[in-house]
Amino acid sequence: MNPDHEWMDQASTRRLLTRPAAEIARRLLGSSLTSTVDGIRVEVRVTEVEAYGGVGEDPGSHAFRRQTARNAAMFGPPGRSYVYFTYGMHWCLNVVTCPAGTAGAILIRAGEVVGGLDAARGRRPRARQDVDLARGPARLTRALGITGAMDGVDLLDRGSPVQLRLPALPAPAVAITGRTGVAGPGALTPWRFAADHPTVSPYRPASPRARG
DNA sequence: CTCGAGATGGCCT
DNA sequence: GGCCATCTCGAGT
Repeated sequence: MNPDHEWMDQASTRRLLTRPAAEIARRLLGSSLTSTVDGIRVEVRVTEVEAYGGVGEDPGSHAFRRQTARNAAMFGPPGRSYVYFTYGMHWCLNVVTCPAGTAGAILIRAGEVVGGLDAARGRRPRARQDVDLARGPARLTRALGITGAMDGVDLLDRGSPVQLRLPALPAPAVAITGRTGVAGPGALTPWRFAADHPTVSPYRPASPRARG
């Protein structure tokens, strides 16, 4: 997907993570996400992301109302992880954006496993094809072995169990739509960004709940 | 391909 | 008590 890669340095990455959400989200496509869990390394190339805003500005965001114990990482410095538990069984990974004290995050929705294939397959035995290993936010964390224990880690630190490197150049083709799991106000905000790649989930806008 | 429902538990009102 | 930033399987078109 991104031949002959050059990666952004850490200082430039931190600076970029304080830019407007749409710009960050677009630049995250093609990123390298690496986990080292139990000494096993798995690497994913990011193909799909969604942006989420801060207090009072994005009804679809966990931070919309105020800071709580769960969303605390969203209010921390940029470049950290925000990992949350949902539907009673799934973990999802975000990259924290915005300066500390201001909430913002980008949900990593999908990627292509480019390293540690055997480990990823072992963690995702139900996946029929390799493109399905990290196709979806909870599938991606499962393939990488990411859990709530990694909430709040610095993704730009070489010592972290989960690490992120942004591509020096933006991905070429990017589809921009409304966010997948978001209903109600904010559903139409064009904050989902996807590369042209088979690991990207088919876009399904959240449907309003059926009435009586 | 699409649709619907069950799993399963924490968070927030 | 209601609502999830989801995934999987089975059945239908």
